[in-house]
Amino acid sequence: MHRLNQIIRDPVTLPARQDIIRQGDDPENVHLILEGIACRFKMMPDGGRSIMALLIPGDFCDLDVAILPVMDHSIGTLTACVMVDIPRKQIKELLEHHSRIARTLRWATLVDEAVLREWLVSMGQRRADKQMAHLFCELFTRFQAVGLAEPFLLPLTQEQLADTLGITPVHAQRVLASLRSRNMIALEGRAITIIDLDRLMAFAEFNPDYLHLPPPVDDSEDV
Amino acid sequence: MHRLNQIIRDPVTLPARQDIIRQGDDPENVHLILEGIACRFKMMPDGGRSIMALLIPGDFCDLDVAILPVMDHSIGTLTACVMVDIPRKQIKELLEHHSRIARTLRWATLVDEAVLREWLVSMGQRRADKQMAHLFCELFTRFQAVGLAEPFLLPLTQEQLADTLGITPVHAQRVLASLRSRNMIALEGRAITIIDLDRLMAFAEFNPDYLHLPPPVDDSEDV
DNA sequence: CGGGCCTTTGACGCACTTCAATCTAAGTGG
DNA sequence: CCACTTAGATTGAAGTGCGTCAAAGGCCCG
Repeated sequence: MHRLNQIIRDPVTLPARQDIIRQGDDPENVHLILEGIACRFKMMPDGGRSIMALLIPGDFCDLDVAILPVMDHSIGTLTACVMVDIPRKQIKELLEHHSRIARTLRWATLVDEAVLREWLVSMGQRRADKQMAHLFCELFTRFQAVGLAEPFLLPLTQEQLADTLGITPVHAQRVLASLRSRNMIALEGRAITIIDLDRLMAFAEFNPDYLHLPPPVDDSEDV
Repeated sequence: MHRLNQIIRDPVTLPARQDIIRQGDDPENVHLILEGIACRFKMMPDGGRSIMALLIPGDFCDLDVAILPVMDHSIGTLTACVMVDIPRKQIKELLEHHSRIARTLRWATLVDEAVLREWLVSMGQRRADKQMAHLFCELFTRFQAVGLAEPFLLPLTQEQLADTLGITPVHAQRVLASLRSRNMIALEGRAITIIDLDRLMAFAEFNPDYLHLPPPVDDSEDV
């Protein structure tokens, strides 16, 4: 990833709730998140918003634009974010002439897709409480994978959560309260935090295989 | 695509409702569909099935295995299918040394992802009737793109449809009857057929942009 | 003719929505 | 420092889409 490091410069700070790319755009840059939480979303004709992915530090927002010229969805920040822009041409060049990096980027795309599949399952088959629990487990695992799980705080509003789960804010509130009353999560100020991961994972029947993470290193042997 | 043509040999015919690849497998071949309809799916702990993608002629079933060694979902036929196997190593080789083909395969993956996003929107925001109408519009458009839309017949059972839409077979039946009573679709034997595409598309608020198809050729000029 | 899949239909219950009101915390300006 | 504002969280009551359970009706094929 040496070559990628050369590209990362000029980090930009964006406020919460700001659009980065809009549906229909043909953006010049690919964006990489360094801090904060962003999302992919679409607006519905009735004004509702559907969030189809949460993007956390280490995620590329829009690798697709190197291949698909027009965005079929929008991307925006949920919390304040720090990001870097990478010229789309540079990504194209990497894809075509550096097969190892191309392979890594392809891996990232495929994991995105696997997450989408699991969200689709969640949306179709799990009731809102298990769906929300499952989301929290996934986010914890993904934050853990980039070393940001301690402490794990989710500073999302209930409306943002609701748009992600495909439910109403009112119901998000009730489900959240239910998970809290069962001592799986708690509120730290306005952020959600997990206080009993084991119980949450059991409740959500969470299996992280779909994230295709490298197996955790067992460092108990080489101290 | 000359190079791909060399690879296509030994088409295999599979009966309906047969697994092609199971979750957890580490398959040796990538599969390309020539005829029939297959699907990606996951089984739930309670025995329910969630269908996360419909695969039609021209679709690769499992391009991912060239990069992600373990399948996080299963693939099976819904109707009888004709498919060809392509050794995974061959795909890997194409990805690494033939950037134009690699680009085409990457395009295919990104469109898969765009479809998944739209399904997620459908599942979260659209009621079952509009969701089903939207699915029919998508399938018609995809079949049309590979020249198989005339006549357009969907030989899926209501249970298969229900697993795709995340609803129960009973409700699928009612929704189907409702679309029929509104003269948008009809049954041709046991297959579903569209009798009023315009009305169906308007009802579903269908916009095909997410399929990233090349714009239809206007051949009225060069006769 | 019979058996097995699908499809179709009905009654009832629950998860989630809708509408609406209240409450709280964090500004903002005087 | 305190009115005033405003976004978000919380709570209640009533309505609806969809699920569940159960039974009956078509269609294909042996």
